[in-house]
Amino acid sequence: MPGFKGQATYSVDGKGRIAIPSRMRACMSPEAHSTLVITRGFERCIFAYPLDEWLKIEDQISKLNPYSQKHRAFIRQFMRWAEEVTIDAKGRIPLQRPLLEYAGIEKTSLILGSQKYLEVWDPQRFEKYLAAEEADYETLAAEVMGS
Amino acid sequence: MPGFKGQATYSVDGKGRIAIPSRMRACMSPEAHSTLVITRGFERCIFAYPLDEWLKIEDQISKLNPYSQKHRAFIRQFMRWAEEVTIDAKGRIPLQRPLLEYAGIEKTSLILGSQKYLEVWDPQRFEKYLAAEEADYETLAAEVMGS
DNA sequence: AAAATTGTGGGAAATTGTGGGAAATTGTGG
DNA sequence: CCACAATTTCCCACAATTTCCCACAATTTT
Repeated sequence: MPGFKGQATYSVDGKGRIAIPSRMRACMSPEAHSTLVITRGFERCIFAYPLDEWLKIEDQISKLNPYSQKHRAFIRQFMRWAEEVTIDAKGRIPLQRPLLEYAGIEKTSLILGSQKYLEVWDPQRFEKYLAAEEADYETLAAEVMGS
Repeated sequence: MPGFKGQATYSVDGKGRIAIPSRMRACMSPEAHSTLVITRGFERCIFAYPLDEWLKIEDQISKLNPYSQKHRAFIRQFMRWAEEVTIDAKGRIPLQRPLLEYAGIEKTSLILGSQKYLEVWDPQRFEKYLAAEEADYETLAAEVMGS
């Protein structure tokens, strides 16, 4: 089954809601129960996992050792930003203020499909991220997938 | 089963649709469900994979480690341009504006069969690409295939 | 030469994204 | 324990886009 793909620039309304592109919604398995788990992502964007995918990750987390200081710190950071949200009848989800602030999102959001999860970016911040990436796409592809 | 071959110059209509030559459509296996995944290709053209071929690639992608910064960057770049499209009753697919812009395609497109996938080029850009290739066809053949 | 297929264009219908109002829920202070 | 304010949830309406469908012309096939 195919993962999330594609990109879209959507508005964030006054209530902090963003629409999930219908193509991406269509990729979600019924086991996700129209539920996404949103959390702080890497590179200062928001990650959104379908519930079933999230559960797999939590499963891994549950195997970490809470008596290790490092593991404990990771579990804490990982879980405290996570929030379960359901997709409403019009295909939207609400985003909490702290997450929007973390990602620097105000009126507009850039939604990226990234295989197992979605990413929500501030469009300008994403531009900066791309500019800062030293390797171009083709070099990166060759490095990661190469030979 | 044989791969995609041949080439054709077709128009892009007002809605951004292009026709897929029927002899290339005929090469698609039933498992592709008349679905192509179009994405940013290399050398600034558009790639179009039949769904079944695409799934093989996604399978490789899904084995990458999303906690590695480099892998994550690649997954992000690779997936965000990809889009699943179904071939309509008249053998056409819609191409998203961002992809058309990336490939510099306006009114006319050059479609190339390239074994596992199709390529869609702006005709002029393809001409320039050919001119810029330093190695000629025969040298290239010897290098790549030669023992 | 007729019939079937293929590529091109455009109109109509359905879907999708956006905004906002009303009802329900939650938390706070008396 | 109740009232009030603030937030969240649910619902409806509108506009824009996308999808579906039909018509026509050009090409290929029989």
